[in-house]
Amino acid sequence: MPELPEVEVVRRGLETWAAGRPVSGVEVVEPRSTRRHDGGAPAFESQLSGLRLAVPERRGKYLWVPLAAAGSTPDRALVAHLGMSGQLLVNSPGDPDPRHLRIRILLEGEGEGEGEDSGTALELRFVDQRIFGGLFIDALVPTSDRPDQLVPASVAHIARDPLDPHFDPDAVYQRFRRRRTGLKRALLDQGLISGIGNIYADEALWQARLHYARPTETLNRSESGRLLTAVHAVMVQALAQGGTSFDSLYVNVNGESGYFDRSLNVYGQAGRPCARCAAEGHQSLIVKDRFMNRSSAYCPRCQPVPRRARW
DNA sequence: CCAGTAGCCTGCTTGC
DNA sequence: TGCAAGCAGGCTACTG
Repeated sequence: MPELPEVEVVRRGLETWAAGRPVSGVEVVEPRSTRRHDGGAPAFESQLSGLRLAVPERRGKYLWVPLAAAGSTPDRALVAHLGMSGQLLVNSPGDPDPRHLRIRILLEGEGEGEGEDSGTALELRFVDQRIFGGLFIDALVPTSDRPDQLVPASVAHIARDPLDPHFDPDAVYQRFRRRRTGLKRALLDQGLISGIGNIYADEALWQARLHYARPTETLNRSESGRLLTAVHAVMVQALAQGGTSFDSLYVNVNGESGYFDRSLNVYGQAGRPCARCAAEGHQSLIVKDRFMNRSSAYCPRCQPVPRRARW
């Protein structure tokens, strides 16, 4: 599943391979992949053609590429969300189509060949097995806290993520105190803190020795800080492991290919010993709960269920 | 405004 | 062998 680190890997790949190129053609193979675009697939195809891609940006799991008409600055963006199974791939035109190809975007060369291959046409492909993700075009609007910074209107309600230079841990702590919900619900709430999915939520809670049903209003400043530090650390570690996978003409984002799997301490580890407890000379097995219609893995010894749990 | 949930999707796995 | 249910889960739209 693509979470923030995987999406950042894609953003970097697009910056390398796609930024600066004009769009010379668009083909929507699966209309449902443009359902968030106003006017649907035909409008998406006609509105994207002819615009130039600028440098891609990201907030949480949303990725967008500002779009400019010739001779002007970007006032809108191509927005991508990968959902559960989405990939953005950069190919050469004529490469065989993958099974779940949903959208094909033809990119011209940049003109004078300064970098390697910059004069060659490319094909940007959106591939998505489950169609939870999609592409759409949206207006760029100023953010509420920094009016000089533009984001797509549909992304304005998404909170800053832990890798954002303006991420404010103390503001998140204040919101934890005002909430009446459980810790994992809060971590998965993209309006409170963005970029965290089920895998990294479980991993960060384990690292911070906190249980997922802990009421957020009972956290103290030190626990909140510990948790947010853990979230940041887990993402930086995943990014370091995934960040080397796009050095060829192929931008891969498939989280299921699993470069982070070896580092998981609780997610998918049910029945295995807790590594931290083992290192401290204790025995404890990771357990898996069903919660919010998804799985939650934790160590019952070093992440004990709180007396007053809030599921 | 806040908390919580149904539904969207496909393909692999499990159970009868 | 075939069919159905279960599972994976981010996000929007909706209800209370």
